[in-house]
Amino acid sequence: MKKITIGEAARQSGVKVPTIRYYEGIGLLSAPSRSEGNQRSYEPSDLNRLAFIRHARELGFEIEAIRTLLHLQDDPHQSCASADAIAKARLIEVEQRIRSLNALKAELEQMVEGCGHGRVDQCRVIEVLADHGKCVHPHH
Amino acid sequence: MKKITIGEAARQSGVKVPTIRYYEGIGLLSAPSRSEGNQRSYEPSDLNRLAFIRHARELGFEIEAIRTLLHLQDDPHQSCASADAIAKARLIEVEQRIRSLNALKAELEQMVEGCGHGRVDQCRVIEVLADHGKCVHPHH
DNA sequence: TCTTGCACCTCTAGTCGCTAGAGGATGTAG
DNA sequence: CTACATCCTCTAGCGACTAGAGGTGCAAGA
Repeated sequence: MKKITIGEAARQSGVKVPTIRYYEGIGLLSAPSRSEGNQRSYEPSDLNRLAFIRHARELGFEIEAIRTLLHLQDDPHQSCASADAIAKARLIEVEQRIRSLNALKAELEQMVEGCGHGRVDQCRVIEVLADHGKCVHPHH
Repeated sequence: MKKITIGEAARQSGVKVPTIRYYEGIGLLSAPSRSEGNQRSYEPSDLNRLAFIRHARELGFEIEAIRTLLHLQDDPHQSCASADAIAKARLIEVEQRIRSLNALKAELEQMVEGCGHGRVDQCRVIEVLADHGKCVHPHH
Protein backbone atom coordinates (compact mmCIF):
# COMPACT_ATOMS: atom_id res chain seq x y z
CA MET A 1 0.00 0.00 0.00
CA LYS A 2 3.04 2.25 0.09
CA LYS A 3 3.17 5.01 -2.48
CA ILE A 4 6.14 4.93 -4.79
CA THR A 5 8.12 7.67 -6.56
CA ILE A 6 8.58 7.59 -10.30
CA GLY A 7 12.23 6.68 -9.90
CA GLU A 8 11.34 3.70 -7.73
CA ALA A 9 8.64 2.66 -10.20
CA ALA A 10 11.21 2.87 -12.99
CA ARG A 11 13.67 0.71 -11.05
CA GLN A 12 11.06 -1.90 -10.21
CA SER A 13 9.46 -2.09 -13.64
CA GLY A 14 12.51 -1.66 -15.84
CA VAL A 15 10.80 1.20 -17.71
CA LYS A 16 12.84 4.40 -17.74
CA VAL A 17 11.57 7.51 -15.96
CA PRO A 18 11.08 9.66 -19.09
CA THR A 19 9.35 6.74 -20.77
CA ILE A 20 6.86 6.44 -17.92
CA ARG A 21 6.08 10.15 -18.25
CA TYR A 22 5.78 9.68 -22.00
CA TYR A 23 3.29 6.83 -21.52
CA GLU A 24 1.26 9.05 -19.25
CA GLY A 25 1.38 11.84 -21.82
CA ILE A 26 -0.06 9.65 -24.57
CA GLY A 27 -2.69 8.28 -22.21
CA LEU A 28 -1.40 4.72 -22.06
CA LEU A 29 -0.94 5.07 -18.33
CA SER A 30 -3.40 7.04 -16.24
CA ALA A 31 -2.02 10.02 -14.34
CA PRO A 32 -1.12 9.07 -10.77
CA SER A 33 -1.85 11.18 -7.71
CA ARG A 34 0.69 13.79 -6.70
CA SER A 35 2.57 14.56 -3.52
CA GLU A 36 2.40 17.95 -1.80
CA GLY A 37 5.36 19.07 -3.86
CA ASN A 38 3.66 18.00 -7.14
CA GLN A 39 5.63 14.80 -7.57
CA ARG A 40 4.02 11.70 -9.05
CA SER A 41 3.25 9.00 -6.51
CA TYR A 42 2.33 5.57 -7.76
CA GLU A 43 0.33 2.74 -6.24
CA PRO A 44 1.93 -0.70 -6.22
CA SER A 45 -0.82 -1.79 -8.64
CA ASP A 46 0.51 0.67 -11.21
CA LEU A 47 3.60 -1.51 -11.38
CA ASN A 48 1.54 -4.33 -12.88
CA ARG A 49 0.38 -2.04 -15.64
CA LEU A 50 3.93 -0.91 -16.29
CA ALA A 51 5.15 -4.52 -16.36
CA PHE A 52 2.37 -5.43 -18.79
CA ILE A 53 3.35 -2.58 -21.12
CA ARG A 54 7.02 -3.36 -20.91
CA HIS A 55 6.47 -7.00 -21.65
CA ALA A 56 4.24 -6.21 -24.60
CA ARG A 57 6.82 -3.75 -25.97
CA GLU A 58 9.54 -6.40 -25.63
CA LEU A 59 7.37 -8.68 -27.72
CA GLY A 60 7.22 -5.91 -30.31
CA PHE A 61 3.57 -4.88 -29.98
CA GLU A 62 2.86 -1.35 -31.08
CA ILE A 63 1.58 1.23 -28.64
CA GLU A 64 -1.91 1.21 -30.20
CA ALA A 65 -2.09 -2.58 -29.93
CA ILE A 66 -1.06 -2.33 -26.30
CA ARG A 67 -3.74 0.27 -25.71
CA THR A 68 -6.33 -2.22 -26.97
CA LEU A 69 -4.85 -5.06 -24.94
CA LEU A 70 -4.98 -2.92 -21.79
CA HIS A 71 -8.64 -2.08 -22.40
CA LEU A 72 -9.35 -5.79 -22.76
CA GLN A 73 -7.55 -6.52 -19.53
CA ASP A 74 -9.69 -3.94 -17.78
CA ASP A 75 -12.88 -5.57 -18.96
CA PRO A 76 -12.41 -9.31 -18.44
CA HIS A 77 -15.88 -10.32 -19.57
CA GLN A 78 -15.24 -9.30 -23.14
CA SER A 79 -14.43 -11.87 -25.78
CA CYS A 80 -10.73 -12.37 -26.19
CA ALA A 81 -11.05 -12.63 -29.96
CA SER A 82 -9.39 -9.28 -30.54
CA ALA A 83 -6.51 -10.08 -28.17
CA ASP A 84 -6.07 -13.27 -30.12
CA ALA A 85 -6.18 -11.42 -33.43
CA ILE A 86 -3.57 -8.91 -32.29
CA ALA A 87 -1.22 -11.66 -31.12
CA LYS A 88 -1.72 -13.65 -34.32
CA ALA A 89 -1.02 -10.61 -36.48
CA ARG A 90 2.15 -9.97 -34.51
CA LEU A 91 3.17 -13.62 -34.93
CA ILE A 92 2.78 -13.39 -38.70
CA GLU A 93 4.83 -10.18 -38.76
CA VAL A 94 7.57 -11.84 -36.72
CA GLU A 95 7.63 -14.88 -38.98
CA GLN A 96 7.96 -12.71 -42.07
CA ARG A 97 10.69 -10.65 -40.48
CA ILE A 98 12.62 -13.80 -39.60
CA ARG A 99 12.37 -15.07 -43.17
CA SER A 100 13.58 -11.81 -44.58
CA LEU A 101 16.42 -11.53 -42.08
CA ASN A 102 17.54 -15.06 -42.92
CA ALA A 103 17.79 -14.03 -46.57
CA LEU A 104 19.85 -10.97 -45.58
CA LYS A 105 22.06 -13.13 -43.42
CA ALA A 106 22.85 -15.42 -46.36
CA GLU A 107 23.70 -12.37 -48.47
CA LEU A 108 25.92 -10.82 -45.83
CA GLU A 109 27.74 -14.10 -45.18
CA GLN A 110 28.55 -14.39 -48.88
CA MET A 111 29.81 -10.84 -48.92
CA VAL A 112 31.99 -11.21 -45.87
CA GLU A 113 33.39 -14.60 -46.89
CA GLY A 114 34.26 -13.38 -50.36
CA CYS A 115 36.26 -10.44 -49.07
CA GLY A 116 39.94 -11.10 -49.67
CA HIS A 117 40.95 -8.29 -47.30
CA GLY A 118 42.73 -6.60 -50.15
CA ARG A 119 41.84 -3.34 -51.79
CA VAL A 120 38.41 -2.00 -52.58
CA ASP A 121 38.56 -2.78 -56.28
CA GLN A 122 38.62 -6.50 -55.46
CA CYS A 123 36.21 -6.32 -52.55
CA ARG A 124 33.18 -8.54 -52.80
CA VAL A 125 31.24 -6.41 -50.30
CA ILE A 126 31.34 -3.34 -52.52
CA GLU A 127 30.92 -5.40 -55.67
CA VAL A 128 27.73 -7.11 -54.53
CA LEU A 129 26.25 -3.87 -53.27
CA ALA A 130 26.88 -2.28 -56.64
CA ASP A 131 25.30 -5.16 -58.52
CA HIS A 132 22.16 -6.67 -57.13
CA GLY A 133 22.43 -9.45 -59.73
CA LYS A 134 25.36 -10.90 -57.79
CA CYS A 135 23.14 -11.78 -54.86
CA VAL A 136 22.48 -15.35 -53.84
CA HIS A 137 18.74 -14.73 -53.76
CA PRO A 138 17.95 -11.49 -55.54
CA HIS A 139 14.57 -11.49 -53.88
CA HIS A 140 14.87 -9.36 -50.83
CA MET B 1 24.28 9.56 -72.41
CA LYS B 2 20.71 10.76 -72.27
CA LYS B 3 19.73 12.91 -69.35
CA ILE B 4 16.95 11.59 -67.16
CA THR B 5 14.25 13.28 -65.08
CA ILE B 6 13.91 12.50 -61.41
CA GLY B 7 10.70 10.59 -62.08
CA GLU B 8 12.42 8.39 -64.63
CA ALA B 9 15.35 7.84 -62.26
CA ALA B 10 12.86 6.82 -59.58
CA ARG B 11 11.17 4.36 -61.92
CA GLN B 12 14.44 2.81 -63.03
CA SER B 13 16.07 2.62 -59.62
CA GLY B 14 13.05 1.74 -57.49
CA VAL B 15 13.83 4.64 -55.15
CA LYS B 16 10.93 7.04 -54.74
CA VAL B 17 11.15 10.63 -55.96
CA PRO B 18 10.99 12.31 -52.53
CA THR B 19 13.55 9.82 -51.25
CA ILE B 20 15.98 10.74 -54.02
CA ARG B 21 15.59 14.41 -53.09
CA TYR B 22 16.06 13.48 -49.46
CA TYR B 23 19.30 11.63 -50.26
CA GLU B 24 20.52 14.71 -52.10
CA GLY B 25 19.58 16.87 -49.13
CA ILE B 26 21.64 14.84 -46.69
CA GLY B 27 24.55 14.71 -49.12
CA LEU B 28 24.40 11.01 -49.86
CA LEU B 29 23.84 11.76 -53.53
CA SER B 30 25.55 14.70 -55.21
CA ALA B 31 23.30 17.37 -56.68
CA PRO B 32 22.71 16.77 -60.38
CA SER B 33 22.70 19.44 -63.07
CA ARG B 34 19.46 21.25 -63.76
CA SER B 35 17.38 21.92 -66.85
CA GLU B 36 16.50 25.42 -68.03
CA GLY B 37 13.39 25.28 -65.91
CA ASN B 38 15.34 24.26 -62.79
CA GLN B 39 14.45 20.59 -62.93
CA ARG B 40 16.96 17.94 -61.88
CA SER B 41 18.47 16.02 -64.76
CA TYR B 42 20.45 12.88 -63.99
CA GLU B 43 23.18 11.07 -65.87
CA PRO B 44 22.72 7.35 -66.44
CA SER B 45 25.71 6.79 -64.13
CA ASP B 46 23.71 8.29 -61.26
CA LEU B 47 21.45 5.26 -61.53
CA ASN B 48 24.30 3.01 -60.37
CA ARG B 49 24.73 5.09 -57.28
CA LEU B 50 21.02 4.97 -56.59
CA ALA B 51 20.95 1.19 -57.10
CA PHE B 52 23.90 0.81 -54.72
CA ILE B 53 22.13 2.84 -52.05
CA ARG B 54 18.86 1.02 -52.51
CA HIS B 55 20.53 -2.36 -52.28
CA ALA B 56 22.44 -1.38 -49.17
CA ARG B 57 19.23 -0.06 -47.56
CA GLU B 58 17.47 -3.33 -48.37
CA LEU B 59 20.27 -5.12 -46.58
CA GLY B 60 19.59 -2.89 -43.59
CA PHE B 61 22.72 -0.75 -43.63
CA GLU B 62 22.32 2.62 -41.98
CA ILE B 63 22.72 5.82 -43.97
CA GLU B 64 26.04 6.62 -42.29
CA ALA B 65 27.38 3.17 -43.13
CA ILE B 66 26.30 3.64 -46.73
CA ARG B 67 28.04 7.01 -46.82
CA THR B 68 31.27 5.26 -45.83
CA LEU B 69 30.74 2.46 -48.33
CA LEU B 70 30.17 4.99 -51.12
CA HIS B 71 33.39 6.81 -50.23
CA LEU B 72 35.21 3.49 -50.40
CA GLN B 73 33.71 2.75 -53.78
CA ASP B 74 34.91 6.11 -55.04
CA ASP B 75 38.47 5.39 -54.00
CA PRO B 76 39.18 1.81 -55.10
CA HIS B 77 42.80 1.77 -54.01
CA GLN B 78 41.90 1.97 -50.35
CA SER B 79 41.99 -1.09 -48.17
CA CYS B 80 38.62 -2.76 -47.97
CA ALA B 81 39.05 -3.49 -44.27
CA SER B 82 36.41 -0.95 -43.26
CA ALA B 83 33.89 -2.24 -45.82
CA ASP B 84 34.52 -5.66 -44.38
CA ALA B 85 34.08 -4.39 -40.83
CA ILE B 86 30.79 -2.66 -41.68
CA ALA B 87 29.42 -5.79 -43.34
CA LYS B 88 30.56 -7.99 -40.46
CA ALA B 89 28.97 -5.69 -37.89
CA ARG B 90 25.74 -5.77 -39.86
CA LEU B 91 25.91 -9.58 -40.03
CA ILE B 92 26.27 -9.81 -36.26
CA GLU B 93 23.33 -7.46 -35.77
CA VAL B 94 21.20 -9.54 -38.12
CA GLU B 95 22.14 -12.76 -36.35
CA GLN B 96 21.23 -11.29 -32.97
CA ARG B 97 17.97 -9.97 -34.31
CA ILE B 98 17.08 -13.40 -35.72
CA ARG B 99 17.82 -15.06 -32.39
CA SER B 100 15.68 -12.60 -30.51
CA LEU B 101 12.83 -12.83 -33.01
CA ASN B 102 12.89 -16.62 -32.74
CA ALA B 103 12.44 -16.29 -28.99
CA LEU B 104 9.51 -13.91 -29.54
CA LYS B 105 8.01 -16.29 -32.05
CA ALA B 106 8.05 -19.13 -29.50
CA GLU B 107 6.38 -16.83 -26.97
CA LEU B 108 3.71 -15.68 -29.38
CA GLU B 109 2.98 -19.23 -30.53
CA GLN B 110 2.43 -20.31 -26.96
CA MET B 111 0.13 -17.36 -26.38
CA VAL B 112 -1.93 -17.94 -29.48
CA GLU B 113 -2.18 -21.71 -28.99
CA GLY B 114 -3.25 -21.34 -25.40
CA CYS B 115 -6.09 -19.01 -26.26
CA GLY B 116 -9.37 -20.87 -25.83
CA HIS B 117 -11.30 -18.19 -27.72
CA GLY B 118 -13.39 -17.56 -24.69
CA ARG B 119 -13.49 -14.48 -22.53
CA VAL B 120 -10.61 -12.26 -21.52
CA ASP B 121 -10.35 -13.62 -18.00
CA GLN B 122 -9.33 -17.00 -19.37
CA CYS B 123 -7.19 -15.64 -22.19
CA ARG B 124 -3.62 -16.81 -22.23
CA VAL B 125 -2.53 -13.84 -24.35
CA ILE B 126 -3.48 -11.32 -21.69
CA GLU B 127 -2.33 -13.60 -18.88
CA VAL B 128 1.18 -14.05 -20.23
CA LEU B 129 1.54 -10.35 -20.99
CA ALA B 130 0.60 -9.56 -17.42
CA ASP B 131 3.04 -12.06 -15.97
CA HIS B 132 6.43 -12.29 -17.55
CA GLY B 133 7.14 -15.36 -15.42
CA LYS B 134 4.73 -17.35 -17.57
CA CYS B 135 7.00 -17.04 -20.58
CA VAL B 136 8.68 -20.04 -22.11
CA HIS B 137 12.03 -18.30 -22.05
CA PRO B 138 11.84 -15.28 -19.77
CA HIS B 139 15.05 -13.98 -21.38
CA HIS B 140 14.03 -11.64 -24.12
C1' DT C 1 19.85 25.56 10.12
C1' DC C 2 22.15 25.40 6.19
C1' DT C 3 23.85 23.39 2.35
C1' DT C 4 24.89 19.84 -0.75
C1' DG C 5 23.36 16.99 -4.18
C1' DC C 6 20.24 13.91 -6.15
C1' DA C 7 15.72 13.19 -7.87
C1' DC C 8 11.94 15.32 -9.46
C1' DC C 9 9.14 18.81 -12.47
C1' DT C 10 7.76 20.89 -17.35
C1' DC C 11 8.81 22.00 -21.86
C1' DT C 12 11.02 21.84 -26.26
C1' DA C 13 13.69 19.76 -29.67
C1' DG C 14 16.19 15.95 -31.59
C1' DT C 15 16.71 11.00 -33.27
C1' DC C 16 16.11 7.88 -37.96
C1' DG C 17 14.60 7.45 -42.58
C1' DC C 18 11.65 8.74 -44.72
C1' DT C 19 6.48 10.40 -46.18
C1' DA C 20 2.68 13.72 -46.87
C1' DG C 21 0.94 17.91 -48.14
C1' DA C 22 0.72 22.90 -49.43
C1' DG C 23 1.35 26.04 -52.92
C1' DG C 24 3.38 27.09 -57.04
C1' DA C 25 6.24 26.41 -61.68
C1' DT C 26 7.26 23.62 -65.80
C1' DG C 27 6.66 20.54 -69.56
C1' DT C 28 3.97 17.98 -72.92
C1' DA C 29 -0.02 16.17 -75.59
C1' DG C 30 -4.16 17.14 -77.86
C1' DC D 1 -4.59 27.13 -75.61
C1' DT D 2 -5.82 24.32 -72.30
C1' DA D 3 -5.54 20.48 -69.51
C1' DC D 4 -2.88 17.60 -66.83
C1' DA D 5 1.14 15.20 -65.22
C1' DT D 6 5.32 16.12 -63.31
C1' DC D 7 8.41 18.96 -61.28
C1' DC D 8 10.02 22.55 -57.62
C1' DT D 9 10.69 24.14 -52.43
C1' DC D 10 9.33 24.15 -47.91
C1' DT D 11 7.40 22.58 -43.63
C1' DA D 12 5.42 19.21 -40.71
C1' DG D 13 4.44 14.52 -39.37
C1' DC D 14 5.31 9.45 -38.32
C1' DG D 15 6.69 6.01 -33.97
C1' DA D 16 8.63 5.51 -29.74
C1' DC D 17 11.21 7.41 -27.44
C1' DT D 18 15.70 10.31 -25.72
C1' DA D 19 18.32 14.47 -24.42
C1' DG D 20 18.76 18.74 -22.50
C1' DA D 21 17.52 23.29 -20.42
C1' DG D 22 16.02 25.53 -16.56
C1' DG D 23 13.84 25.18 -12.36
C1' DT D 24 11.79 22.86 -7.71
C1' DG D 25 11.52 19.28 -3.87
C1' DC D 26 13.48 16.59 -0.45
C1' DA D 27 16.51 13.98 2.67
C1' DA D 28 20.90 13.71 5.00
C1' DG D 29 25.23 15.38 6.78
C1' DA D 30 28.07 19.43 8.95
